[in-house]
Amino acid sequence: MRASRFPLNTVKEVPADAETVSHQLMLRAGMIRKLAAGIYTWAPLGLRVLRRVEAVVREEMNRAGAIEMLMPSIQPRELWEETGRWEKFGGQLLKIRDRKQQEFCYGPTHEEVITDFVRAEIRSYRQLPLNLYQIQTKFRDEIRPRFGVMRAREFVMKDAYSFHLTPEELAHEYRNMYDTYTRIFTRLGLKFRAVQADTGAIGGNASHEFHVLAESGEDAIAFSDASDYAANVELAEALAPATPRPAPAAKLERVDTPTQKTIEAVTAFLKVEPEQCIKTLLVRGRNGLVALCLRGDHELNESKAAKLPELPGESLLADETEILAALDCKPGFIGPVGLPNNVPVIVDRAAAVLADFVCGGNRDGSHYRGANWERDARLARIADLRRVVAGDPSPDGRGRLGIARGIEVGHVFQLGQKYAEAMHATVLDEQGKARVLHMGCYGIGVSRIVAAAIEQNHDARGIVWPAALAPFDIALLPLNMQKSPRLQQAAEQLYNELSAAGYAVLLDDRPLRPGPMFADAELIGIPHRVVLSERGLDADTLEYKGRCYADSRDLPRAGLLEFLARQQVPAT
RNA sequence: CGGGGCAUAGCGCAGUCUGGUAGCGCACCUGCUUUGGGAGCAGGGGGUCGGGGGUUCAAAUCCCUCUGCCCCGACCA
Repeated sequence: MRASRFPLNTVKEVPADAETVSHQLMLRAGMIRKLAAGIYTWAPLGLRVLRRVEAVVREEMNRAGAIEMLMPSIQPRELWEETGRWEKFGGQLLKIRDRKQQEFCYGPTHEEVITDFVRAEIRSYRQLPLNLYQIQTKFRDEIRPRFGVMRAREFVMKDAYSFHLTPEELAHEYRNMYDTYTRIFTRLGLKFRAVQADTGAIGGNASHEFHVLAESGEDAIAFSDASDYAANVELAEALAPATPRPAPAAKLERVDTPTQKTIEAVTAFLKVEPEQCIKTLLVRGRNGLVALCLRGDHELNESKAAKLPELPGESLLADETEILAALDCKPGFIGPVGLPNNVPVIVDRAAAVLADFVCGGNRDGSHYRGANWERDARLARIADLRRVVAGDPSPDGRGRLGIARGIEVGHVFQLGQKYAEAMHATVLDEQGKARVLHMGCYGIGVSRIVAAAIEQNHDARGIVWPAALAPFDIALLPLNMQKSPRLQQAAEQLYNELSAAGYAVLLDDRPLRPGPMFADAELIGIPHRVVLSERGLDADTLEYKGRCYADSRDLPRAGLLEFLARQQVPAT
C-alpha cells in the first residue's frame, strides 16, 4: 500500500473524551472514528487490524472443526418470546419496529436464531455433533458505553454454538473449544488467562472466561500463586477460616454512636479494627427482608448472594423506606443482635468465627460491643457471601490468591438444554426417540481484542502491534524521495520485492520530512521499519529497525529478505 | 435511573459573566525556502456558534425548551 493513496489521518492531540490508552491511540492513529455513543466507524487502517484478528479466529475455528455461517442481525420478537428473553434480556436489547409495526430486535447474541435453525435442519443424531459459528456485528444497548471499542454498543463478535446428543459429547467439544481459544489468544500474541466464570442467570454446568491481563480491565480475577487455579472474583470461593470461633470473653454492652453510620466511622469512634466488626446488609428476599452479615473489612459478593435460595435470583439492597418499615432503625445501625425473628440472618463464613464483635444496635445512634454469636445473636445459617481479597487461601487448597485486572475477550459456556428445551430442538436417536439437544456456546469479542491488544502493547510513541495483528508488516520509508529519481526507483523495486514475498508493506511515498514519517510509522505500530536514503544507496545499505527495539542497524541492500525471514516477520 | 459538566471550522480550545455582527493552535490548500525525528515564511479556504422558540434596534452571549455527548454514582449500613 502506498501511503499517498491510503487515508492515514493521524493526529498529535489526544482527543478530549478518550480515557484509556487504547482508545486514545486508536483515535490518534485514525483506526476508528466515533459516530454516536458506543458506535464507531472502522477506518481502513483499523479494519486491517480487525480483519487480522478475524483471520486468526476463523482459521483456528475451522481447524477445530467448526463450520462458518452467517445469521441475520435483525431478529423477530416471536423467537425471543419462546425463550422468555424478550422481557428478561432487559434494556440491553435494542428493540425496533418495521413499517407494519412488527417488532424485532437487533441481535445482541444468537442462541434463539441458531436454535431455530438447528431444530429445522437437524433431525438425526447422525448429524451430530455440530459446531456452527459466525463472525458478525452485535448490538447491546449498554447503559454506559466507554473506552472506545472496548465497551461499545455495536461490536464485532465471533459466536459459535455446538449441538450434542449427550452431556459427555458437549463436555468433549467444550474442551476442544477451550483449547482452540488458548491457541487463538496465543497466536494473537496476548498475555491472557483462562478463568473459571460464573454461569450466572444463564445456568449450565461449566464456564470459563478468557481475560487479557491489563490494568485498565473492568473485571477482577483471582488466581493462586501456587497452582493453576484462576477464577473471576465473582465466582472465587472464600474458604471458611481454619481457626474455630473463640469462646465469648466480653460482656454484651450497648454504646452510643450518635452519628457513626459506616464501618469506617464506627471503628474510628470506638477504636476497634474493622476485622472485629460485623456489618449487616438488608436485601430483598423472596419473602420480606433478609439480613446478610459480613466482617467489617469484607465486601458482599453480589453474585454469590444472588444464588442464595432465600433470595429471588438477584441481590438487591433494601432501601431506607423498606428498612424503616421492618425495623426500628435506619441503615447504619443494623445488627444481628435483637433482629426480629421474621428477618432471616445469613452469616458469612469469616463473620461466623468472630467473637466479642461490634455490630449495629438496631436502634438509631447505637451499636453493641462484646457481641457474640449464639449467646447474643442467632447463627442458624452460614454461607460464603464475601468477595475474596488478595492473600486469601486459594480454594483448591494450594497457595494464596492474588487479584489481577482483566479484559474479557472470550467466554465458553456449557449451556445444556436450556434453549433446546424452551424451543423444542430435538433429534431422533438410534431408537427413533426424540431427544432434546445439549448445547454449548463460545464467544470471542473480536473488536474488543483490538483494543485489548493495544492496552497490553504500547509505548510513549504509540502502538506496538504483536506481529499477527499489525495492519502492515513493514513500513518502507524512503527519505526525501521526491528529490531523487534513483531513490524513487530503489523504493519501488524494494516495495515490489517485499510485496511479492507476501509482506504487507506500507510505502511512505508522501512528500514529508523524515520526522513525521517516523512518527506515523511508530504511532500506528508497524513492527518493522526499513529506511532508504541517498546515503544508504551510496553505501549499498538500508536501515532496519524493529518497532520494539531502541536501535536501528544497517543491512546490505540485497540481504533484506533473508534478514526478515530470520526475524520471523509474518508473510501472508 | 440519579447527579454534574459540555456543545463555537475536521480536531483541541478562547470568546458567554458585562449583547454590538466570531477568533487562536493543529489539520487542510497555494507558493518559496528547508530536508535523518512531528520545519520556516507568505498567502488562502472553511462556521446557519447543537435544534426550536422568546426578549431586544441588535443574541454565540440573556430567558424557555428539546436533543446529543462526556464524567461520576446506583445505595456495602
